[in-house]
Amino acid sequence: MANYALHDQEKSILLAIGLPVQYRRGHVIFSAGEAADRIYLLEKGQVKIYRLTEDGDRATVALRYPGELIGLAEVLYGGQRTCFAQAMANVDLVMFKCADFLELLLNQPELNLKISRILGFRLREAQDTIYELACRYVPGRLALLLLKLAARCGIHETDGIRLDLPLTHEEIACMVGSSRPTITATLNDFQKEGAITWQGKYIKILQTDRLKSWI
Amino acid sequence: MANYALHDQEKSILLAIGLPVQYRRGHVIFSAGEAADRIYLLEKGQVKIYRLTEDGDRATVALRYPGELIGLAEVLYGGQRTCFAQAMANVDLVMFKCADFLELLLNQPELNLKISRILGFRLREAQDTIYELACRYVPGRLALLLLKLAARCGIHETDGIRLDLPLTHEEIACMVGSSRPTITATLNDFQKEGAITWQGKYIKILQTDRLKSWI
DNA sequence: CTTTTTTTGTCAGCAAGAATACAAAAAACC
DNA sequence: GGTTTTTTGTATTCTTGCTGACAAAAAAAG
Repeated sequence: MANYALHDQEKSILLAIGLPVQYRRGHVIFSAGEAADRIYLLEKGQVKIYRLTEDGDRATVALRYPGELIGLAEVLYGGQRTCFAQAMANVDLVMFKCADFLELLLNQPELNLKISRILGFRLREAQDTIYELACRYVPGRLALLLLKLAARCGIHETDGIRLDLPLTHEEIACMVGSSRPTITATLNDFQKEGAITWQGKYIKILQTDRLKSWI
Repeated sequence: MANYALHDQEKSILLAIGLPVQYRRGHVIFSAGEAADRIYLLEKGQVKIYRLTEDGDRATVALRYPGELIGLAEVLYGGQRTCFAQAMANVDLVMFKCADFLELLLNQPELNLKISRILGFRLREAQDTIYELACRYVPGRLALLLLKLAARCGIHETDGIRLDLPLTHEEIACMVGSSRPTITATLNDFQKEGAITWQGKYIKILQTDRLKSWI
C-alpha cells in the first residue's frame, strides 16, 4: 500500500483521540502566522496548501488527499504556520491536539516511522515540483499536474479518467506557477488535440499519451 | 538548537555503527537510479542534491550542511534514488547501512521523532523554494539564496559575511532555476551596488539590507 | 426569472530572461 | 612556465509567457 496515506489500522489509532469537523469548498482551515497547535486527518475531499506574498502573489505548494495528515510538518517543527490550508471541495476532517499527537508518536514506534516515511515522500514530491518549475515550460508543467491528479484522484470511466475535484483556471495557475490566461489557453490547446475535455470544473483526460507528449 | 541538524549526542549514537569516508569537491556520492541502501552523515563540507532531465537540464533541489543526514528520504521511502548527491567542497562523511539505521530508529523513539522534525523542516524549506520559483524573479531568488547561504555557512568578518563554500555561476544558476549568463550579470549588478563582492569562488556579503532590497 | 458575481476566452503589448556565441580571464594541469 | 581547461564578462537575438483589458459565458445569489 501507498507510503503517502495512513492505513485503516493507523487511522483508527488516531480517530480515537480526534474530533470530526466538516468544511465547505473554499473554507480556510488554517492561516500563516497562526500557532501550529492542531493537526488534521483528511477523510474526504482535497485540501490545498499555499503561500502568499505581501503583494498578493500566491503559490500552491502541495495538495492533500483523503487518508493524509494536514499541518504535519509545522506541528513537528513547532511554532507558527507558514502557509494556508484551504478546502478545494467539501471536506471531512478529524482534528487532534498537537500534544496528543506527539505523545502518541513517542509511544508508537511503527507509527512514528510511518510519519517519517510520509514526510520523506512529501519531500520527494516537493523536490519534483522544484525541478519542474526550474526546468519545464508551462505546458509541460500543466500536463504533469494533470497526470499526477489523475493518479491521485482520477475516476476511470469508459472514455477516460475524470479528475474528481473541482478546479478553476486560476487555481491551476497557482499550482503550476503560471497565470490564469496562459492556463486557459494551454487547456484549450490540450483539448483541441483531443487530449482532454471538461464539464464545468471537472477535467477529464481522454488520451494520456497525447498529454505525455507535452512534457 | 537547530531542528535541521543532529546534536552531538544524537551523532554519537550513529557514529558507533558507521564507516568514515572522504571525497573531494565534485565527487558524485550517489546517482539517480541506484538502490537507496546507504545513508550518510555529513561531518564537514557541503553537498548538493540535484536532478537531471534526459536532455541534460539540471536543477539543484537542496543543499546539505555539516551535521545533516544525506539520502534520508529515499532510505525511509525505500527503493531507488531519484536524485544525485555531489560534494560541493571536500567533504567528510560517515556511511551507514540502511537496515542498521532503520533498526536504530525503531529502538530510539526520541531519535525517530527528531528525524521526523528534520524532514518536516526540509519539507518547509522545499516549499519555500517552490514559492520563490513561482513568485519571484531571478534577482530576488538570487538575493534570497545568498542570504540563506549566509545563515547556514557564513563566516562573519569585519567587513561582511563570507560564504564558506566555493560556487561557480553555473552552480548558482542550477540552484535558482536560471541561466549562467543571467547569474553573472545579476551578481555584477549586486556588486556594483556594493551589496556583495568576491574573491575567486567565495562570495562575501557586504550589505545585507542592500541585498534584501532586491527580494 | 433576473441580477450579480465568478469564470473563461482572447488579444495586443511588453518584459524577463533563455539561448547562443565568443573573447578574456582565471585556474588547473603538465 | 607554458598549455589546456574552466570560468566569467558581455552583447545580440529570440521566446515564453506575464500584464492588463474587455467581452462572453456560466454559475451563484436573490
